Amino acid sequence: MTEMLLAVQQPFDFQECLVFLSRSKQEVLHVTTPDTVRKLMRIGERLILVELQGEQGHIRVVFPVDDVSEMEMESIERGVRDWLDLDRDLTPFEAMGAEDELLAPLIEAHRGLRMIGFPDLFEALTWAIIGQQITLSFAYTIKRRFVERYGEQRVVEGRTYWTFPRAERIASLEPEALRELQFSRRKAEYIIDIAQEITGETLSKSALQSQSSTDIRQRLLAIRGVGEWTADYVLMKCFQDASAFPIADVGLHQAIQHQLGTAKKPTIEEVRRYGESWQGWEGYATFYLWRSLYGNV
DNA sequence: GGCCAGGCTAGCA
DNA sequence: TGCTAGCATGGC
Repeated sequence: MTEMLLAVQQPFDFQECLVFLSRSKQEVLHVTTPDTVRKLMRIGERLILVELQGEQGHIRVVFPVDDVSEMEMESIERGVRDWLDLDRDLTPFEAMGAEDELLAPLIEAHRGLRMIGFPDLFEALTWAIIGQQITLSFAYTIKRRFVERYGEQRVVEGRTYWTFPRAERIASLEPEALRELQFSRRKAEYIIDIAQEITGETLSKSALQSQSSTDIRQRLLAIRGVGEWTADYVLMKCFQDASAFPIADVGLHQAIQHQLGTAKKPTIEEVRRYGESWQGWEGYATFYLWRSLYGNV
């Protein structure tokens, strides 16, 4: 069995990342145990099962059932590093947050947690749009139906692992096909449009990655179905922009209310004021505040 | 059973 | 530029 060891700069805590990855029992795109996570990754045309284990400042990557070439391992390492934001130095974030009334207790409690995302642009946009204006729980239900109908699967040791549907597969659908899965008519249209743009390469992560956050944001906002919240969410979760700030997010508002123990949720203006002291780390602050909503899992 | 969900668009002033 | 109805249905 081939494997590799990825070094990660401190502070880093694999267990904290695992807790986040375990937050929904309905998740279909990875499978966690108390000390591992498994994910089916598309590398070229292959579907490779990848398992991650924590190991003192490292992540051990093992391949339970596959032989993996050097080139494939490089892609997998890139994918894992992007997924778990491993190339980030969190020291400045911790220094910034040490005196912050909202962040200090969260940084203390979850030291080493990384901003876990979705390296695939189609997945990030689709998940964000599914999640608009519905409960997370319902969003997971819809995502599961979508993945189980249009994704690809491999069964290993009696367990089914799934990949997110490819844009190519979705581009040719009619909205009615997604309506069956309880997407709203509008969301069905948005997602099919996005699939067509990605397939036609008028929208591509690699092309956008070289641009500034401002330009990426503008490009995302030009997509039907993508407003400010979605653009900032995708900047955070797909483009690893630690300063992206989905300021109107209800989960963020709930978390702030909860941390402060106030009777009401903060206004947008109040959230904006908190954000002013997080300069450059608004995305991480938001992510840690989201984390506070999941209890100790 | 009513209100709220990890919002956005189109239409209007 | 700013405001609002409508979307669409589950969860609590």
